[in-house]
Amino acid sequence: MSSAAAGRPRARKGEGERLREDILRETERLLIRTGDQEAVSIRAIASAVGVTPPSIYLHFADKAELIFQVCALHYAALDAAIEEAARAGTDPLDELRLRGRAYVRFGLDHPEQYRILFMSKPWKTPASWGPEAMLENAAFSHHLDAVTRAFPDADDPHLVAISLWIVAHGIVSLLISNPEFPWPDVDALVDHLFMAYVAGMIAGQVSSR
Amino acid sequence: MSSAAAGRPRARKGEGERLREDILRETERLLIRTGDQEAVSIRAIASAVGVTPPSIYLHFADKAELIFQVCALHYAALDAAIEEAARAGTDPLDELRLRGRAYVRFGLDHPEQYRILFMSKPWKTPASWGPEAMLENAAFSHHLDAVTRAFPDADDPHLVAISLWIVAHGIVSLLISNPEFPWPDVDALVDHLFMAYVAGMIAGQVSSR
DNA sequence: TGTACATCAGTGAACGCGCGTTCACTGATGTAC
DNA sequence: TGTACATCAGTGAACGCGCGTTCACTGATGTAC
Repeated sequence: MSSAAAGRPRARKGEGERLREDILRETERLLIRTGDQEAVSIRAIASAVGVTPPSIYLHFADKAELIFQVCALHYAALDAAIEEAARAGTDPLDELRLRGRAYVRFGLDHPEQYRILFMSKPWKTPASWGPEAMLENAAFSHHLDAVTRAFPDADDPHLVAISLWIVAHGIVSLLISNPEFPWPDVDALVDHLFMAYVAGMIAGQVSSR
Repeated sequence: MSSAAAGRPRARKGEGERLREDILRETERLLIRTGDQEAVSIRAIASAVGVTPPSIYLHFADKAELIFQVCALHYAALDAAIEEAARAGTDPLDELRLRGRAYVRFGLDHPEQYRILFMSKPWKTPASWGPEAMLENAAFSHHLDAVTRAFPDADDPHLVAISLWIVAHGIVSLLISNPEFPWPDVDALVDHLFMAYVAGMIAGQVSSR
């Protein structure tokens, strides 16, 4: 319908893999522009790359695999963004707060990818994205490390890590689904929830198990 | 494909509205059974009711209106479930905790309806479900009342209400999208997050604005 | 240096499908006279 | 008590669409001798 179309030169003999990268890149662009996984069709991707639909199957078994390859790349980017933000922290607790902010900002900046990674229906998620994958995931284990640093005496760091994840996810999920609602400032919301939770933990009135 | 099909007797003259109710009921059943809004087609609904597809349009302008009518009924049910659960509370704080539990349980028990109400893409939601509707909604104002009773001295009850909503929504949203993850016990999770937040608020180390 | 051949990167056309929705209609039900 | 007629609750058939995927193929590129 619109931008790029026919005309992509055929790759030379050893360079078939370049098409794969082009497909991934254009799929991501379409995902961002339409904001809707369902609206990104194989035909639209092929046309954006400048190639015919069957060519997609030279590199990906089916559509689901393609979409998840795209989002897997974003998983690494989420981890990187959080690590980057964490470096500005003045102490372990402050670092944890900044991690929360970075997570939320990343989700709000990439809503469709966030949806696919964390809000999809379970049966639409490839098996390789099951619970083990998540637990062994770099972002999650970095988070768990940060929690352990911030709460060295916690009875159950795992519960604390999950709780903080829930808070951050709750903000992202609710905000991207209801953007018109009169939310408070996002960073202030993260800080408020984080500080209240942490103060509660420190006040020691709450067991972490 | 399966159960009920042709054979529904034609309604008598003044009783056309009965078909409307049948359509709503069968749509809900299909939604529950398939767990997927996309998988519930006009044709499947018509066949479940025992009627031809065009009959649907005698009562609903289009598919989106039908789906949302179904979920609107569930909004009232959510409110009722929470009010019911709240009655067992021994004091305002305990009541608030039980409300949180009821909200979470309701979401986990009706995942597809929860998705449609709170996790849909904004542009797929009818305009009538905008922010005003939510703020004036019975469930939300009951929640705000309960927060005000529990924290009579809060600087900003609205922020507290939203924060607690975020926590409960975070739990529901994450759990229905990742049911295989090794979550702790759900009620314990609600209690832990709730108690930590409340202890933090009471410890007074956190401003609620 | 030339040529036969295998390989690789794609193409073109079609498959079968299920979808939401529209349109002109039918036949039973009730009502007015 | 009988009959013409309006109304109401649906039906049957088709519309146009876009989708994921498959299959047999083509033609350029490089390689072996």
